[in-house]
Amino acid sequence: MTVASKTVSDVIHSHFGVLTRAEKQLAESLLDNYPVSGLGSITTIAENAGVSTPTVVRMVQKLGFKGYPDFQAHLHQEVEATISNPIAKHDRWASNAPGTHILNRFADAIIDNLRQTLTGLDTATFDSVATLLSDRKRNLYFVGGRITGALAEYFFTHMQVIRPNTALLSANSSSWPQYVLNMNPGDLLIIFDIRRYEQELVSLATAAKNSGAEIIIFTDQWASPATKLARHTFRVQIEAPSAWDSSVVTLFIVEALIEAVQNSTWDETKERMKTLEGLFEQTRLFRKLG
Amino acid sequence: MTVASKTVSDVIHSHFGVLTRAEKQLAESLLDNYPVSGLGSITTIAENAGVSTPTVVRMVQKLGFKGYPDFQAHLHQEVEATISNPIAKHDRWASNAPGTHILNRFADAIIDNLRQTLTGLDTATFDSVATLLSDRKRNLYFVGGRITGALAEYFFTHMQVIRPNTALLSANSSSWPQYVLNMNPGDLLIIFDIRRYEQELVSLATAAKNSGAEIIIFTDQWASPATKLARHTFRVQIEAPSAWDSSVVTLFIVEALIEAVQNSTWDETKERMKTLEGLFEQTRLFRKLG
DNA sequence: CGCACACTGAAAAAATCTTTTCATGACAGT
DNA sequence: ACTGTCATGAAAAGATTTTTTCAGTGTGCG
Repeated sequence: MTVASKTVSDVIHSHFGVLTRAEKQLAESLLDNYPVSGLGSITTIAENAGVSTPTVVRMVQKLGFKGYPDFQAHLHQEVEATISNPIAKHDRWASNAPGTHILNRFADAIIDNLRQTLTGLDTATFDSVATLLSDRKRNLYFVGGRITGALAEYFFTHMQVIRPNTALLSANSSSWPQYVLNMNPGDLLIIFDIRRYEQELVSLATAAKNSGAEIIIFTDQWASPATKLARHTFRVQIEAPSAWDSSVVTLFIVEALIEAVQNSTWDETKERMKTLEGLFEQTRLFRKLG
Repeated sequence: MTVASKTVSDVIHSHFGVLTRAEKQLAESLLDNYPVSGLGSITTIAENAGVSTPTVVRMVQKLGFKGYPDFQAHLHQEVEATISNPIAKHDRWASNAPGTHILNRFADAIIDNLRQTLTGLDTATFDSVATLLSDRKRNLYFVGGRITGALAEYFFTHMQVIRPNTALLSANSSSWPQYVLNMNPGDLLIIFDIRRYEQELVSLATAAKNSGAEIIIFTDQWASPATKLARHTFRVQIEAPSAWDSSVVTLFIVEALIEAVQNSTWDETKERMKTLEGLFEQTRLFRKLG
């Protein structure tokens, strides 16, 4: 196909000589603010150029396109190419791996997840959550499902070092009521609920909310039903070339939050970490002596 | 106009919670490769998303647009804005964030870690480990440190579904000897040991090796001392703009391994997952009856 | 001046796109 | 099990866009 390799702009330029007066006028209009000016309907661009619609049809056919829709399809492709993903998706990852190795496919998927998640993530939300988590007066409760429990634990372990008043709810829901019993207004319940949303988590969230607790949810693009109860929601892209979902991006956000919280109260945290160091030392000593 | 100031993407995200299944599907399709995917006719985008055209109309109206043409006009404006502003192209991460937001700095760091880790990772090692983990005759033992315990748990939880003979060693080292006692030659001990290498893990690894177990280690670029005892080592880049190390890439490798193992024995795994589904169902039933 | 030819846009026709209507099916609550 | 509600897409109706037709206009040339 002669048209395929060249840009529409090239085609217009190369045909400029054979264009009639009205067509030239149209071409000028198209080239001005190219390629966006060609995005609308034939009626629109005809009006913008001050020519009739038949003129548009005649010109695009003269340029070698089948008709206006064909012309526009080419333009769309160009727009896509112009806007397309700036993160070099096919950057040589593991250089000694064949392109289809699972590691590479996974890497592509994760990058894509990361990009999409970040695009859809409001930094204001992130900052608000970080501020809430930094408030030491609020008790923090972490809970996850069967798979996401490990993420809840990871988050909890770090926050426990950084600040007081943190708790990890076990995966077993039978112990949850006791925690809810102790929740005060302003406390935070951080829920991880992905894919197979667990009905019990909705119940937990409802109960917590009734106690005045605020709810923060990490969920997937399809959104857990508990989302309705949440003050803040992180919608994470979890697609992976696998039968399982990917938690990589969720972990990414968790780590970023950890840093944000820690950073906002660094002096205090530093003290706590020193103390913790000392405690570890003592434990080790105990063992040696014992 | 309320819609005018926000991007279409924002509007979609903010309404995501109230969208129905088909609408979410459509929203996903639109957001994927946004905003180019919304350039075509309503028929085209409905087809691409696998929904009907009425669904498209209903959704855009739900989002606050007057109709599809109105929706598309907004999209065109955005495309125009994006194209005419080349700087916007370069930070399509969290597009509403200043370049120095922690999320962006973290994203950069993670991408870098991923790239470096994959460059230094031999796919042959990966494949060998996947093969070892797929061998159901070998018992699998997972163990992690204080922070990495969650990763060990995550790995364990998945492998437990995929295959029999898996065990998670608690963070508390006092129970370890019993596990070692039961290790047979050929069994696998998967160790997560990052940064503050825990001396006890070396002891564990030594004991396990004496029992004939093979050792697989996830560690950082400085390498845990237990590495010497390992048959296979994953050296992961863990740098982050934070006081803490990042486990994101480690999790990435874990997930890729999960998929590789699962994939190598899919038929068997599928059966197991079905059975598990049934068991969950029963548990739920028990609860309702009880 | 008259004729031939090409250019152009109004208007009609054809094609396509957009919206509305409506029947169906799924599902939650009683 | 029954009922009402909601989501969904097929199909019809409506609106718009695209293409074609065709008549009017202008220009060049004998």
